[in-house]
Amino acid sequence: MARAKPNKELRPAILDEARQTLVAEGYRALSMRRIARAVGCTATSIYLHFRDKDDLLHALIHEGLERLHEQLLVSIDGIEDPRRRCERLCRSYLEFALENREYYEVIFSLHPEHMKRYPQALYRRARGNLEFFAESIAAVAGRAGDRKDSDYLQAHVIWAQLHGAVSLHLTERLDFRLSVLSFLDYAVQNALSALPSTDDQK
Amino acid sequence: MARAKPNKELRPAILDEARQTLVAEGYRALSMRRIARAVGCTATSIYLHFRDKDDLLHALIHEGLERLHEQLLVSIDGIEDPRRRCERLCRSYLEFALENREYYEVIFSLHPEHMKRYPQALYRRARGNLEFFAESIAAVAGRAGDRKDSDYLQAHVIWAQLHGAVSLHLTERLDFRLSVLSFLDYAVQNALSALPSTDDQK
Amino acid sequence: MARAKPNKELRPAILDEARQTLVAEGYRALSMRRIARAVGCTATSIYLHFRDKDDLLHALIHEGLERLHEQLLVSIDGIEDPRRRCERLCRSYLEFALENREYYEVIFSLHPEHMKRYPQALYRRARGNLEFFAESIAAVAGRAGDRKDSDYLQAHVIWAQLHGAVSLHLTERLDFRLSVLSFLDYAVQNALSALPSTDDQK
Amino acid sequence: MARAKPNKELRPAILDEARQTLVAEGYRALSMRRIARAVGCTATSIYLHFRDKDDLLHALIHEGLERLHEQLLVSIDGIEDPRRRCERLCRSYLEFALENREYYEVIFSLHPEHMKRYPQALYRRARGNLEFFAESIAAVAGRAGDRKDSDYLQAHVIWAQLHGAVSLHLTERLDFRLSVLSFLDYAVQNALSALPSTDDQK
DNA sequence: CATGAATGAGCTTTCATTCAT
DNA sequence: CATGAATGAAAGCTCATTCAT
Repeated sequence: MARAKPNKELRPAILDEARQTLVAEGYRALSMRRIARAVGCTATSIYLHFRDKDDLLHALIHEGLERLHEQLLVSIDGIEDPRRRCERLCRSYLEFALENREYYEVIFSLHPEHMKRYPQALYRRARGNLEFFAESIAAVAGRAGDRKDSDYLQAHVIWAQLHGAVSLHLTERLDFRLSVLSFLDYAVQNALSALPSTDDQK
Repeated sequence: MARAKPNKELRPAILDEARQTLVAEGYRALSMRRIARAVGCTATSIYLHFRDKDDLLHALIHEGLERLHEQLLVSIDGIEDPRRRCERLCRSYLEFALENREYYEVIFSLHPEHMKRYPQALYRRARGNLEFFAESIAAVAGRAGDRKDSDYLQAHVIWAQLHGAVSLHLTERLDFRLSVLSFLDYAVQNALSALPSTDDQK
Repeated sequence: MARAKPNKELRPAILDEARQTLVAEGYRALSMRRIARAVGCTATSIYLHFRDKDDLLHALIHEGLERLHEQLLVSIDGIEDPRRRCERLCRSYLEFALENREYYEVIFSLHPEHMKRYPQALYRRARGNLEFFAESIAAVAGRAGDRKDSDYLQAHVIWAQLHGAVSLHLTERLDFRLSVLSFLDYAVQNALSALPSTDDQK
Repeated sequence: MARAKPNKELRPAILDEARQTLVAEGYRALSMRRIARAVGCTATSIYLHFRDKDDLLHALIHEGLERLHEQLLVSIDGIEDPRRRCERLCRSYLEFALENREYYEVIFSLHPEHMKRYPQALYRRARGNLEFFAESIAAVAGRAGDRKDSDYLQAHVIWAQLHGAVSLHLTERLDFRLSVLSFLDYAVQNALSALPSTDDQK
């Protein structure tokens, strides 16, 4: 008894719904049935668009990473000074997290257990975001175009600082008396202190 | 037919078991039935000691914070130099996280949804851990015993750096080619760069 | 929301229902939910009495084997002549299959896939039925109490003849124009022809 | 958007695939989707060639009976001695069963429930296999070409012995310490003892 | 303080099947 | 002749929770 109303927009609708539920109520509340109910199809239909639940989650992550990538890209467009580029990258990263909570949480809070089958290609793509940082860091050190491993390492540390700040905020572990903005600002500042001092390049 | 096994200490036994399961097999494996089986009582009995599963989780989190607290306390015992105290605090924090992976995740990353009913009193207690940092920071600034808000803020930023590094690692988001130890080391180093320079106090 | 009406007779009720469904509609129609519906409990309740579906099936088989065992035992009670004992065993076996179709099909038609975890102890018990045959065969050969491997082999062959006849009948593969009784009679006769000729013992 | 892959021979391809799946992985693995995937069409397409799954199964059974028929036919080709013909038939039958385990089960053990709609005509065809036996039996009795009902009955009994032996083996109900080959050999021997003694015809 | 029996809702996934195209 | 999208039913099983005893 299949009424075929070819709902071409089902896939994005599923992703939207999943993202919202994930943010609002966490992974445990995310079930295929629930998504189906919310978008108005049967659970079975979801399996026409995604191999399984993990596949759906991977699609979510992919989407999120793409958006983040784009936003970071735009943020440094036309900025020449490498130090300022770094700062812009940091602030843009925070903005993305705050304004796209849904995406951010999906990307970073999913348990590794569910990432086992995450396609290698996407992992590589994800690392692209860190290259932005690494390259800018190399530039700060006066080695534009000559990115070293240590730059990549530094990029990770900066990232960790940003991610830590953001996720403590998003999971509501911060002392409520704290000014969130000051906190994030300070975090960026400290992240940037990881940059090589500009004197090095002289 | 209630054979009263005089198990006066059931509550701590439940928590012990729950913690072990959590550390060893993660959140997904933590079910009331399973805890009951492992501890040698029925699932029903658990409800005599905990209102519901969230309540148990809250107790676990509380316990975890206490343990972390203790570990941090011990780590700085007898260390006079405030800078070294800070470093010890950082390293001790990382150790705790790495040795209690899944436990750490529950404590610091559990979705806010599950924390709705978490008692205010415990939140306050949790902040105690940050006071350690804040006080050491004040000491670094030559204001031992005179902790300011900005010290507290700085403590949060340091915490964010540590938490960010740890959770990127635990959720396996790091580039696999990276040396985890170098990364964590660098993160600590950068966290500490948030400390006021010792020159300030002159 | 558990109304505890302690239905002490649930376990046998489940087994009864399962047996009936199995015979009437085959394994594919046998589901936990269906059994539950029929006996008036929830599917979950079944799991209080049986570890899982296979466990339930094993219980069915066990029950069936016990009954068959008993019936065979009774059938030869007081019969001295070994040849007549054999015949009685054969006929009793057929009777059991025809009169307890439910049990018989359960015992022998379940796919090996589901038998993987069947407890060794029960297998041993099952072989007991064949010992009846083997011992009688030994007796026919004038070696009462001195059962040899070849007797055991012969017992298996006799069993195969009986089982083949019965199952072709039960699965309705026989030509409908055939007289079932003659067929079974003939099968018994042929089974017994596997017995050592009485002359041997002279 | 129907790209008409001129797959005129889809029906046999489906049957081939179904048979292979059946032999290799058993009934449980036999789903419409799976067949479709393997054969390179959609599940829907199967329904153009078969009313439903049972219909497909019936076709498989038919096919199986035909193959068995052919194999039996070949096995006695050129054999004159009626006794030897019988033996060859028996052994050929066993070979077929052992080499097509799961296939054999579907043909001869599928629950009657699934056979409700099995066309009468095919049943008649199936009986053809038994005629082989019956005719050889008549020949043994020196009545070649004059097949009697009793021969047909005897054929059934022989069949029952073979089927019983095979299915006890296939469903793994035999004592594992038993030599399967000896057992089957003995079963054939006993099946053949159902033949009229050659002396009778004098 | 503790239990045993039971519940209902929920889970992911698979299946045979149907419809408009 | 074939498809892609969709369906509803069902599967086995686990979970947190409750109630009478």
